[in-house]
Amino acid sequence: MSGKLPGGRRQPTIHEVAATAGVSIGTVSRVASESPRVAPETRARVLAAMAELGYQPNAAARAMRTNQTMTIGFLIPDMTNQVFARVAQGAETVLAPEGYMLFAFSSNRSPAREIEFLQAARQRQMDGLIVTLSDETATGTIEEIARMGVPVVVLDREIPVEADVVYSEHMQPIETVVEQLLQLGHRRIGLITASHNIRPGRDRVVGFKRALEKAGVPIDDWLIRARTQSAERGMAETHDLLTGPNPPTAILAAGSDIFYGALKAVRLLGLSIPDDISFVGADDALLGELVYPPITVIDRDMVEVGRQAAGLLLDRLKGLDGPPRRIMLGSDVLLRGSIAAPKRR
Amino acid sequence: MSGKLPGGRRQPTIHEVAATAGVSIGTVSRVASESPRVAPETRARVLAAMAELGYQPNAAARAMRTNQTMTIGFLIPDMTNQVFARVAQGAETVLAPEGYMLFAFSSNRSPAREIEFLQAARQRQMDGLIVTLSDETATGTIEEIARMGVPVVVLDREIPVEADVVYSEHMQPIETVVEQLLQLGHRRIGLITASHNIRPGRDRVVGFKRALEKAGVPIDDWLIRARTQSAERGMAETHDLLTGPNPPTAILAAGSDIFYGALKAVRLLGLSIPDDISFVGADDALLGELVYPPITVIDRDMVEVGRQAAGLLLDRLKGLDGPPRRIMLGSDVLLRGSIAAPKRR
DNA sequence: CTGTTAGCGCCTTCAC
DNA sequence: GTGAAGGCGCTAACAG
Repeated sequence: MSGKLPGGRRQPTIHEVAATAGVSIGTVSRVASESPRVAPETRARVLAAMAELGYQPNAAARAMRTNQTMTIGFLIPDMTNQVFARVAQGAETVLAPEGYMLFAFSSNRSPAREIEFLQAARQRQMDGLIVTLSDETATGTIEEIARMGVPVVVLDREIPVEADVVYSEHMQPIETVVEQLLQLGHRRIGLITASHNIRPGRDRVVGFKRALEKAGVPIDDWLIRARTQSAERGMAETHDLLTGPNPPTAILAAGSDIFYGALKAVRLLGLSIPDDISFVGADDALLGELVYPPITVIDRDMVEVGRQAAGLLLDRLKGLDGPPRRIMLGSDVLLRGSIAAPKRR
Repeated sequence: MSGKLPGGRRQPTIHEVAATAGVSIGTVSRVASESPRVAPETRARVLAAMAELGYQPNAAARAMRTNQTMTIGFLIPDMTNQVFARVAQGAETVLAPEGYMLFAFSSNRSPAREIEFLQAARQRQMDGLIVTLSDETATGTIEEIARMGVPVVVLDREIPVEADVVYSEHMQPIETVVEQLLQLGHRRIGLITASHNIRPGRDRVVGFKRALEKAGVPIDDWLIRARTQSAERGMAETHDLLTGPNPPTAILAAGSDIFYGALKAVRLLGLSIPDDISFVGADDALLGELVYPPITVIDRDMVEVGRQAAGLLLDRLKGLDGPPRRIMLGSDVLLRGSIAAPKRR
């Protein structure tokens, strides 16, 4: 480090405010903390001094005394995914009125970065966390969560920690969709979704298989692609499915990134929906209705997920004790013109 | 507050580590700060104690001494807008290797929330900020930035503060597009974009008018809608334009949210692109190629914006002095099949 | 109602 | 190479 002291321009402290207001630091502190035991006239003088100096209490010093930072951390796998951004938005609407600041951190689906975030959150004494892990099998992440010592709300993951969780329903909507497709005469349906290492991926595969079993349609594992969530992956898997020896007549792209990639692959192959291929997307209702024909989509209210998660967190922040709570939120199937009977049998 | 002390489970302190390692806190501190003057054997004992206790240094206490938090704040108008999310991603790739944590905060385009964020950042002694304001004319926000005392990088805004800025080119691409449309025979072109209160909105209008003037085409202010950025707004303005008495034959939806909304309005009106209406979008190249016909889009590399912004910030963090620097990044026009000659003249 | 004071956990001289 | 001690800015308990 250079000789320059870090931190830039020194900020005014409580002492300077006290000096310019002609009171003691204790009084300034009382005004800053909105304690009632201050004479109106004194309070006014202090407030004036604060405004004049542009005083903001030093959060580090305050945190050291109070063990509170009024800061909530939100761990997201991928900031550019609107699904998570909407959760943040929903959580914010609940947390802000209570005076908490919500800060989002994107791990880019790296468990190592997730651990770094959790440690950073612990160092920074954040009051609570909402986390979406990118891999349930990464033990390091789970250990860190266990160490946190502050309330943590987990989103849509099954991990062995004592934490409140908000789940989304994934099996049922997939089942509904697959039943629809079977009814239309489809027998080979491709499923592209997230990895088995996270609940959404697992559950979708379960729902998928269940629908096929119920209908007595044999399961071809080649048609099931549960891998990393990304547009690239979605595109690659879709391309592979559609150019394979015995391609599916319908594609389920379950995941917003996967949806984009899969749709792109279909476009690149010059296939027409639903004549050449039936297509179902997920988690981006808007895209689904902007393209032609509009695309059937499995949709869920992520803003509500955020609200619920924040609600669970707030309860704990207010001292609620007791065993972990679980909330399950539903998903909708928005039926649109992208599915039809397969061309030939 | 209840009697329960906040902060949850107490975290191990440097004292406990010192005790279990059988050394003094000074030695533990030296190990934690990776100071070289520690005997290898002692260091090993301390490291073991840290691991055993799951010790993480208290950032508040550390910040109090060092005036550094290794935290960068990123103020975004709207987290659900991929444009900003990509910037965060780009900035992160530059900041993380230097040990900084990047935390994003979404203001939901509220200047009041922006002020709250800036104050929170100052209280929390963040080391630097990247900010995208939602309104250049909000003086409160600008005053807060001036008070920060740490480096701030401003994105694509013209505000009277001593700060480095990363600009995107907005005039030139709009001009290019308008020239194209004029050449095809369009004379009435609708422009929907952000408010005049932010640079992108202003510059796009300027570029738009310039192209028309150069061609000697009269300017009809009714056709220019520089308002709030949102899908709803984009939809409403587009609907209004297309159902008006003398509708445009081409629509420029300059802004990603506006793009979605405008396209939706076109769909709802049952108009076909480019037969009934020529259409140009912005900032979402992917959507542009997923719909049919593919849509001409003004695109820019927001990840690069983030990288550049982080670079400017890092320089300052490392002590670079001197006048504000400006970086201008270009935009591309991706010509696709959504524009054609107007039906009738 | 207001001033004084003791730490919160850590880093950093300064002795040893 | 290691221990002891002061103080960063603030809150809270205690006098007055």
